[in-house]
Amino acid sequence: MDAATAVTATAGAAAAMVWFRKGLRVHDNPALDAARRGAARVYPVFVLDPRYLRPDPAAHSPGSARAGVARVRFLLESLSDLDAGLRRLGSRLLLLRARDDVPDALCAALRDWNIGKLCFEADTEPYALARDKRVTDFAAALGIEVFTPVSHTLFDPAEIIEKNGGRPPLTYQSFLAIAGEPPKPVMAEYSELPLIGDTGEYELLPVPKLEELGYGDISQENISPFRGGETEALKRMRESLQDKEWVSMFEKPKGDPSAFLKPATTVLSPYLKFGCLSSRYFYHCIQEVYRSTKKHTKPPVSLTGQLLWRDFFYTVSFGTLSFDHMKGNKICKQIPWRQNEELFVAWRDGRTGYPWIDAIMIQLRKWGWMHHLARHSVACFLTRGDLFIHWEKGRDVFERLLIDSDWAINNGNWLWLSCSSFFYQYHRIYSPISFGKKYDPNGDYIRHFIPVLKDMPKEYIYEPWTAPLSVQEKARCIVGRDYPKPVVDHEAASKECRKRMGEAYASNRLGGNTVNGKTSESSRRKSSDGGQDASDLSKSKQPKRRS
DNA sequence: ATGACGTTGAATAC
DNA sequence: GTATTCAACGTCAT
Repeated sequence: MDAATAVTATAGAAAAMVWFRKGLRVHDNPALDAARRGAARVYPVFVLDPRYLRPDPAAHSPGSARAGVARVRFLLESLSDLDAGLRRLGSRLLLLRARDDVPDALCAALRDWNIGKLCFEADTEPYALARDKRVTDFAAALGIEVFTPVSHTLFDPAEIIEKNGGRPPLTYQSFLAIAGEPPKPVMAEYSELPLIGDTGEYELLPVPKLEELGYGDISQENISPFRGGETEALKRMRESLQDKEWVSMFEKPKGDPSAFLKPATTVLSPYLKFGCLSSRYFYHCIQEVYRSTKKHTKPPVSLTGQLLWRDFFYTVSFGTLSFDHMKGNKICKQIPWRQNEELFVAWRDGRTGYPWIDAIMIQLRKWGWMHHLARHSVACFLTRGDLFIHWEKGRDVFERLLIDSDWAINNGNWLWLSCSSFFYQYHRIYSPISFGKKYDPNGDYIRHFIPVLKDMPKEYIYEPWTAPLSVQEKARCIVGRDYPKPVVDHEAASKECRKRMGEAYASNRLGGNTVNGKTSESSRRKSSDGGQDASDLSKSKQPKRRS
């Protein structure tokens, strides 16, 4: 404490801190911009969270409890690049290591460095809201000025919800109708930042290398081809936007999920997730391309449409209690998912016996990224399509392994794909055989991610169990020995799933649990006039018809 | 009540 | 490549 007070004397009153969490960039960074204005000293801080970085030996793949190695690597690369960007402006990134709690570490620095103004980008995730409240409460008690601009998303989710009468819009179209045009990015040009202040006795850590974190032997794991950081983000964006024809004619559903050497999308999602790229700047740059071409596609399928989907899920997730759970979630269908650890593990580890499904899950584990439609295939397979396993189980696997894993978007898409919310046409099931085949009849994608199948003739590569034994022998891949037999029969399993979904939907209707929150109370009240609660009870007491 | 609509299904026919 | 059929969901405007 005494040392700390000594530090405050030299730091001066006009010290500001910019706290980085997401938003790992210099461009379009309102928090950084506000911190530098009128401050003699600026402390750019990132707090390393041991729960995010500490190796978890019990995890099903290398990494920590929260993140697979691919995303940890991406984060570290992003931090290195942020540090380099700040150094170009005469500053640097101050890395603090939390003992076990991020707010404690940050608050100690706020106090010890005598910070007068704290700036950080607003974050709407429940975890972040709880974390940030502890920091802002502490700052308020010390009389520290706090500035928390919205700059992660195009729009302010709270504002959209307010405009919609206090409830989040639950369809994309109604979201669009409210949203309008997003604010312009703040692209202030400046050549230097205020110097960092005295950091007293704080140990200033360099950005650790992935190898130093003790994840064991990760050399065997394929390395994700996507490098983190703002520099890489801007380079990747400019490369994508160079092909104006491609940008203006982009239609997401027409992309090829099996393309991996040159992905069918921009692969900017991980950079948006960490804020290495500003969504507003990206949006603005796409608009510029549109202005230079005769015509362009439109939301929901267009490139800007994808950014709007991101904001849609941020908004709904912000305005929905228990968005990341089935129970207690008003917009989520209540479905009696099956519990089957063996089938779940087969799915998670890419051992379902369906090469298309397994290749996608292996790409996920190794790269931390796969095409959107590939995600659809495996999510459908796990939940309503084949295995009838809870979407929360799949959500957890994606959340840990994806380099672009984003709380709002990941949960939103799992709700969507499992037909629990937003999308309800549960008869539309992705075939684990024919869906991939129509894009990649030769199975190059499968051969790349599942080397044991690389010599399987293309006639059998999507269904190796149908190959005659002589063919399997020639391909040096015996099904049941070198590659698993299918864990379920898709024809039978998907038929059963349809039936279960139909029953679950019927039961939800009778229970009055409609998605938009207005239960069938109103219609019931109208029809029963005298408030005959008994009929209501009897209705809800016999929801499960057995046929 | 009714009909149009919904980012991305599969199988089949032309 | 595009259209049709399959069987049929919830939401929203009328």
